[in-house]
Amino acid sequence: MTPISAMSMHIQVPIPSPLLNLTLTTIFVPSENLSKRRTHLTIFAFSPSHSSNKDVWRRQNAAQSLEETPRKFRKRKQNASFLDHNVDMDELLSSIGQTSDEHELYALMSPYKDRSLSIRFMVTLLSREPDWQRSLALLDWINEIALYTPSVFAYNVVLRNVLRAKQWDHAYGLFDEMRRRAISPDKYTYSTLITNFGKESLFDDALSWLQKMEQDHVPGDLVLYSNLIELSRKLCNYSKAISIFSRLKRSGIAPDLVAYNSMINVFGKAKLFREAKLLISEMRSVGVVPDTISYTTLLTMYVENRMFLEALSVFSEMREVNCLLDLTTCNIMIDVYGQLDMAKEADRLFWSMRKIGIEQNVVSYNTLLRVYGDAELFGEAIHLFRLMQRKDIVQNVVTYNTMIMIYGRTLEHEKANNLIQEMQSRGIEPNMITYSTIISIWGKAGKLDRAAMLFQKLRSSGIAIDQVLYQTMIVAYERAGLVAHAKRLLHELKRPDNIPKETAISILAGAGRIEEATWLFRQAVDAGEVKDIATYERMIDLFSKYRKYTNVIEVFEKMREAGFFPDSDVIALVLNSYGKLQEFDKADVVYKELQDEGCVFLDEVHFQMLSLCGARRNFEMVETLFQKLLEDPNINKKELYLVVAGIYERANRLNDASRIINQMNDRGILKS
DNA sequence: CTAGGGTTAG
Repeated sequence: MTPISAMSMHIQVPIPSPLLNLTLTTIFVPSENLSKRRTHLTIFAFSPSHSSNKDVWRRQNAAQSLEETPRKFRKRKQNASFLDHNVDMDELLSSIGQTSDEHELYALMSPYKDRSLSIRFMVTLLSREPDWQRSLALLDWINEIALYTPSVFAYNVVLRNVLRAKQWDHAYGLFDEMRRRAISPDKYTYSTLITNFGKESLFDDALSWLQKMEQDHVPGDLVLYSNLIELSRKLCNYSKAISIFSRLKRSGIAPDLVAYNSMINVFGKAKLFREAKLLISEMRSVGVVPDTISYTTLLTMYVENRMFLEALSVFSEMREVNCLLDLTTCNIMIDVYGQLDMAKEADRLFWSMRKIGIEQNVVSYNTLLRVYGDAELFGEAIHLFRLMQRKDIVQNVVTYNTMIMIYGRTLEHEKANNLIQEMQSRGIEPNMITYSTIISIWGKAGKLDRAAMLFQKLRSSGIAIDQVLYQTMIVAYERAGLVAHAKRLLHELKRPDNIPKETAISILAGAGRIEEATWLFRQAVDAGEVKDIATYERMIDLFSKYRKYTNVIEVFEKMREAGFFPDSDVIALVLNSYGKLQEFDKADVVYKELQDEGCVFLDEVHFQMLSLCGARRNFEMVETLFQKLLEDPNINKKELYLVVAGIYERANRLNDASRIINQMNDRGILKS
């Protein structure tokens, strides 16, 4: 099969020059996006609801900010479809917007009971109600008085509201109700369910909805596939996401902008940087114009992997192609400049945002705070922190954690403590990151008793302790020379209380406690408690490090049984293990099988497979694979030649080795 | 008319 990115091989990737000298007048590119957005806006402003979500406010704010709104508003109001038996929907909506409970709503609606409102009116009314409780009440009301059953659409809208409000039980209830009333859930229903549960990391629920969808024979379309890709992405199963994307393309579905953007993210997370970048070219070649999100996703990929110069290149490419630079782009770039020790540039970008019409948000402030901290501009950081409070910028737990960290660096642990008090008094709850930061600070300040006390308090409080926090405490003990305490903590992981088993496995594996980790891992697998692909990856890593190749394969098989796809690192270790166990055929099967499923791997995986063929002296296979890889535009050709030459050299077939090298030279590979 | 994508802290 052809790797995805192979399809765009004929496209020249522009090589942007690093952009180091940036002035803000050049950043702003007037965009068409703004006018494009206007057409998508709902023109009616909702009255604020008590469970107002993002969309409601966005719509409301947008409606207020548009000059043409009043005209359109009037125009729509005159539209007959919004009037039904002399009932003015806007009036009705605004009056039910004031209601605070179900009874009030019913009372308000009762005069309409005899007007036999049309299904269209009801559904429109429902679709414009963003509050989950009111939309549920409206649905009940329709059920009660209407002569017809509410449509799937009506249910979908209510379901969406209920899910946005994280009312999972109500969601299940609505679904059952649909079944009882013989309303078939459609692709919107399932998409809504799958993504909303997936968003909250309720993967078991999300997957069970997927199963139900399949049982219902709801055919998959682009959005559904995108949802599955997103689900795999959230489960950190990037290989699987890539495999779904390949399947999607092979089945003739053309990915759209959103699907491509998802995949740029996936390739980035799988560290397939070349493939991610190539998607941008591929998009252009199929007429899907990459947007701000495409580019910021790419930016994020480079930032996450500390490839800051590449990020700068992407930023400069964005400007070359007149891509809109928005709030998120600026926030990412403030971070990039900071990471490149260009605090001055970060500062300049931050303070010029308003001039180009972008209002800084809490993320902008938090990022600049960290940049100041990294640059040891502590005075500036404190000043900015207080400025946020004066300017009424909402501060969040990240703001406080960043400041606490800064006080940690200036060794002012009392001030750090005060900040924890301050945040709690302002209703911002400390989280795992706050605790591990302060434990680490106390550890360094020699206040180990205090750190241990907090840790103990957290453990007995019943909150699930995460891996970093646990490790922070272990490190704090070790730093203080209290090795016995550190060991005791590790030992206690064998019987985790408030620590999830997977966290415990991960810590034990990281500490090289192979027996304990193995024991706990087997227990967790048998109990069906291993949900995280990282746990499998951790164990494979551990076993590989200790040359326990049979165990590597054992974990790999369990991982496959559980439906996980291995990433490049795992597959390389697995191929290596098969090689050590002289199970070459099995290696070959796994390698081929995964590629047939559409997985894309790093070059190293292919090179490893070549080496395996060489190790068993199957030179025919070496040549076949070599030729196949030569045709793959994604493989680094120079490295490929060198790897193959090396294989022949090690096998003492010097003629072949020099044949390969000559071929490489003849084709001018070295020069490039 | 209802479903999918990007940014901050240990």
